Amino acid sequence: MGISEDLKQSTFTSETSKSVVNIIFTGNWMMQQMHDLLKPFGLTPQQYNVLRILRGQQNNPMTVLAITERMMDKMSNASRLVDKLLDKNLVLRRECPKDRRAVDVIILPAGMTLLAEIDQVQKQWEMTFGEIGEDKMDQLNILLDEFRNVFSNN
Amino acid sequence: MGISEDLKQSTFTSETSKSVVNIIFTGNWMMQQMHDLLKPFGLTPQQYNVLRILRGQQNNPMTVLAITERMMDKMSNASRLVDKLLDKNLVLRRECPKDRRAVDVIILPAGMTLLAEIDQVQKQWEMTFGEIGEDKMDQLNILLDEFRNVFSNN
DNA sequence: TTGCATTTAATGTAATTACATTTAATTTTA
DNA sequence: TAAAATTAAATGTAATTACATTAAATGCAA
Repeated sequence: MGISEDLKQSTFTSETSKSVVNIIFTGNWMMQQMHDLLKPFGLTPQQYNVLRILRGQQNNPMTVLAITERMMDKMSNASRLVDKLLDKNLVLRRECPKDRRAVDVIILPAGMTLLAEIDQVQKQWEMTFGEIGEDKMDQLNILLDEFRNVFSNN
Repeated sequence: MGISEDLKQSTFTSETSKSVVNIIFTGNWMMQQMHDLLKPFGLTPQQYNVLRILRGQQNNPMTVLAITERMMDKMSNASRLVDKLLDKNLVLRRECPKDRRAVDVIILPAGMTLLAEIDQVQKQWEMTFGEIGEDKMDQLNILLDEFRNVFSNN
């Protein structure tokens, strides 16, 4: 099963257009997988992404802007995502002492615990891709980077 | 510039997780490119996708279900996307004579004309990726298909 | 220092998506 | 055939996203 079968489209106007469609389709497919995986934990993929970013900072506070820079989906409003995480008592938000315009966000122990739970399932899920092998992962990463760079390199 | 720089993330827990993030991020990036490209024409990427699917059927009517099967993003409600296209007078909708539960949708000449206009810009945009070369496009398509198939082949 | 431009987040709102439910038509089964 | 199950699409609604605007703080220039 390749992209042609998945979208019941026998031909594409070009190999490029097939790749463009494949990238978007596979991105959505991946997002849907994450969505299903996270559903039992009550987090959306975007909320999860923010929590993981915060964990990655080793308990150092991060401003909303710094979070946005690291988000996979820059469009989802980080400010409102943090609101949701606050509602769930997974993070803390406070005025940044160095710059009172900014807001520091820190992951709480409850957030760390939830992530640790999710890690188990997430790891299992990721392992399924393991059979593809690191070489191909590398190749794929290089190719995807190349696609994005077509627009930044000239 | 690779995914590490784009997301300011120096290390990933595994090559797999880097690929997963890269696929999602590049899919979103691609979607954003489409979004920007289509904006002057007043179409969302999802609406555009539906219009192109209808054009691909050579003026044969398609049911909403058949459209959904071919959409890159299965989640956006095809029924409501068709509503939007109707509002813009780009498509026609009528009861399917063979099955009165179903609804036939057909692209109108105005829809074809709009697509023809967009084709020009879209082609230009796609050509930018041309420098990557067909071999790499093929490789990428194979790799992306392999990722999705990990879950369907066993 | 004052005034103006910029930066950081938050917010208002319209549009879209997610999810469940409804309606109507068709197919299956008893 | 009648009732039940299934299928196709539409719709109600809550949540989320897109887009523009606002509010507050900071930086900079006169």
